[in-house]
Amino acid sequence: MKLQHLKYFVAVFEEGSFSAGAQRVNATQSGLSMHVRQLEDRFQVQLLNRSSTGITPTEAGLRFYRDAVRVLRAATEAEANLRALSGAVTGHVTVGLMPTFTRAILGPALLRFSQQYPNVKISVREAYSAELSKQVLAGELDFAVVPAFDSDMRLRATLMGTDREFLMVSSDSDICPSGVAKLSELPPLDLVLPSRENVRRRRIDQYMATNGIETGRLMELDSMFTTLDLVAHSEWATILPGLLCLPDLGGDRRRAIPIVGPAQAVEYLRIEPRSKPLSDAGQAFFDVLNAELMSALEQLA
Amino acid sequence: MKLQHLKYFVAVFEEGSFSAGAQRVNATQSGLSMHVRQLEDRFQVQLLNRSSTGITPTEAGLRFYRDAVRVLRAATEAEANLRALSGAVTGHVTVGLMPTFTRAILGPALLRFSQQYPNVKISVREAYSAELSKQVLAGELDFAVVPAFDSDMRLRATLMGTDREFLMVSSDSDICPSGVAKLSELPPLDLVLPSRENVRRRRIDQYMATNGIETGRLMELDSMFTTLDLVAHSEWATILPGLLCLPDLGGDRRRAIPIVGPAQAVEYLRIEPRSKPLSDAGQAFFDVLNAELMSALEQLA
DNA sequence: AATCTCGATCCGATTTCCTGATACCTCAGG
DNA sequence: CCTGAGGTATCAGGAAATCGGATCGAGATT
Repeated sequence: MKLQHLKYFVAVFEEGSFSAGAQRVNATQSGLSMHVRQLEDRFQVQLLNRSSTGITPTEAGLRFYRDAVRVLRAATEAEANLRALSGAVTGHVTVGLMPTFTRAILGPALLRFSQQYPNVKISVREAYSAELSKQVLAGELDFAVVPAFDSDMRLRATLMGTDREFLMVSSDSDICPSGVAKLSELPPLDLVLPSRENVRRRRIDQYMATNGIETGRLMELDSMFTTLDLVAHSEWATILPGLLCLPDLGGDRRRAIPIVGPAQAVEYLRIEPRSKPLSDAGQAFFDVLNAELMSALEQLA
Repeated sequence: MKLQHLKYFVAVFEEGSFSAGAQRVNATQSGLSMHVRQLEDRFQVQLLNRSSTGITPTEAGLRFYRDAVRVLRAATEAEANLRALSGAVTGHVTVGLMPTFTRAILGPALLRFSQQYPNVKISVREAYSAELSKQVLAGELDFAVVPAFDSDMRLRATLMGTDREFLMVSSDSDICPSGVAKLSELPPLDLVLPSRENVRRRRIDQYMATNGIETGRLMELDSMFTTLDLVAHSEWATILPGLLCLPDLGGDRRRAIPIVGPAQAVEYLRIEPRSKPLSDAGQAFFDVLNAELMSALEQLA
């Protein structure tokens, strides 16, 4: 059994199809098919049920998935530690982050990173995805973290993790006593949302339309601080990814309520120029950022 | 990075040399050399200091070793679980075990195994290594677990783990208040030991001679039960591998004292015919046995 | 019925991997 | 001083695995 088998299997499992999995790991569908087949043949276990619409895991597949993730996790950790041990990692990394990341992830990540890699200089720019894509293409950024978007051929995108949207209201509000928010059953909300430039905003609009949700007044605000402040002290509500809600989960100013029926996912992607591979220092910073993201997403689950 | 890199690195690390590591994993010295080199090159870290007498790990090497072991552990666990999930694992496995294993390891292993693999029948024979080697060669056993011995070309040997010898005395005894036993500084002991047929006995004799240790009276007993009983109720002492001492560690009948200056290692090997590969069922039982051994050795450390 | 998506399979090109031989080094001993 | 033993690095060539594109069949969709 090789790590590749696990990596490919996990990709197929998580994406729900061989083709999609292949895209994720930059390989071909036939390659993944072979690898999973090898696993199944060698161990005489059916892991996935194939159909013409994609795959569904078997009981055995689900269990093996958990084990596989554990192995891959340990392996990438080992790699990251090895990179960290290399005194040779040096240089200047410039990254772009969507605003979500700067609240709950960036701080701890920078702290850990600067200790492990004292010889790497980090520059961070905060912007929305459209702007970040542009800067990555222009070669101004080593990589950027953005929400899922319409892919550009010149960019290589890697899924970092999947989050979900929360409805955030003032802690005075007595909305949704059940602890979950089914928007279609709520009275029209007054919402503070980012402008239509924003990818998440567009996906939220789409969500509203698809699920027949009516909204009340709308305020467009592209400032996260102001949005949070406004929500804390008024009846205005907003919709935010889980990451942004994390600092408020135990707090007493705002309440974050998971959106259900259906849930709205947010996928975080890393994008970089397809032509230029990530430097060691860049990879190292990404590893730390990603580890921080993983532990944050676990706290949410 | 591939699992092979880790496996090879760990082999070199644990054996203390490329050549010995190569033997352990049934590969060539040049292969291991290349793999470790690739690791070092790719991550720009020196992991091992080479000398003409073997290798010594660097600080980075030591850290990476720990991570690597964790990954490999997770991987073999995943494999074992996968095998367990296969309803197809069936058959009859006949194994031979040195007496040490039947006290602390076999019971729990059999319990877990019979639950996970209800369709596999297990037969166990207990004997000393000479007898077990013979039976393995005769094809009567799928594999056997024995202490390290002079290798036979027709057998394939795999290191399972390394233990150490303990001095075991009655709990009434007030010998070695320090908690460790430096035999050369103790008055001559009355010892119960297995006969000279026994591999461990021969290694103990050798140890005594090498370190100039004088012994008192000697009783040869090839029965583990009687030996333990005798030690509990008299001034006779014995020397046993850690595994055998484990059940007594918290007990009040006998005391087990680690032997130091120098410590005497016991290595547990799996042997099987070189010509016949282990069946799935055999491999599965070995996995369970090995997992049990690992957790036992951890408790000792 | 035509089309689209998805997975399995086949084949040729490529890459990787492994072995076996060889060279070099150091140390111990005659 | 020479030599043999035991250690590692390096190289080249062949075996083996991997990959990617093309093709095919099966369901689902229109």
